[in-house]
Amino acid sequence: MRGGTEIKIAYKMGYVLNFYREPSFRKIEMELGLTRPEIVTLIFLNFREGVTASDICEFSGHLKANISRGIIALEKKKLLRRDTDRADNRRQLLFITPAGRALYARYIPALREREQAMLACLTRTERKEFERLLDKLADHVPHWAALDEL
Amino acid sequence: MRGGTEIKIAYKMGYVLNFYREPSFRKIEMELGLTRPEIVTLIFLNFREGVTASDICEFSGHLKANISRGIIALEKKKLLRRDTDRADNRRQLLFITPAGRALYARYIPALREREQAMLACLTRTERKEFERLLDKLADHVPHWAALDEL
DNA sequence: CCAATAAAGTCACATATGAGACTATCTGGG
DNA sequence: CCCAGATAGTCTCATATGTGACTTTATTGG
Repeated sequence: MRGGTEIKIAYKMGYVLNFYREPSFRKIEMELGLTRPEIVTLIFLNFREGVTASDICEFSGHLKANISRGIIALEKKKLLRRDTDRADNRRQLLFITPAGRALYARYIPALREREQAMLACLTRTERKEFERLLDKLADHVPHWAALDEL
Repeated sequence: MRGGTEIKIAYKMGYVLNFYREPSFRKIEMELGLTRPEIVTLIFLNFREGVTASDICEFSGHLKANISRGIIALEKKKLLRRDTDRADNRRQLLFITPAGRALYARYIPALREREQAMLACLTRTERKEFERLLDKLADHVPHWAALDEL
């Protein structure tokens, strides 16, 4: 029942990704009481600190209103902290707290394992090639999509 | 600002797909007054009629409650019609109406064009290879994901 | 044949999200 | 220097969605 659309490639990407992402994220939402914007904010901050809400919008594709709410909630839970940028008082620089990292560490292994399961059917070479093509697609995104479309 | 996660491939798929899908779908939602389950239901029915709500759940990855609401709404708008399956009275077989096809025809070209734009950076060979790998991934989904996870 | 279980679809409720207005701050051209 | 945008982030309101319970019908095993 998988086939049947005129937008084959985009559809198949969505099909595979939905099965990867939706159950995983719902589980995190339920068990840890986080929303999706909160989850991706922690993922991003775990990697790179001192970034702004806008950066997280661009990274995650979530709307700024939702990221804003997520950040407010995460601060309330003491999972991140924010400082106003001295060079531009509109901006707030975000930093993950130890509690934030600890929570991140609780849900990321399942996501990693599930990604491995998803990719298990590809050979090592195919996986590399798939990633190379994805990189190419990702680099190309700015050429056809405007950031303010999100 | 794109990098930074331990789940590289899934993340990149999400990144590219978000930029493809979200703006397109939101535009359809706003201009044509359809919800996402309604949009994908019409996409599926345009290809294959006489299917059930469950089939559309599997096809689209949407939850059955949402597909159910979508089908009720589409019927109200006379974009599809449903007949109880004589062989199993629990099931309802779905059929798209001419009005449904007409509406589908109004939004699919933009989706197709945007998919082309997304893929434009790949050579013909790369595109074929990308699709082959996606097919492999899609065929493999049942091995690691349960349908009832959605 | 009947009871227990499963499956298709619907519903009610709580919550997350999208749209767009709003505030505060910054920037660049007269 | 200052005013007209632009930009970062927040808020309000309406709507779409997730969850889980519920109804009806089918299937299976005793």
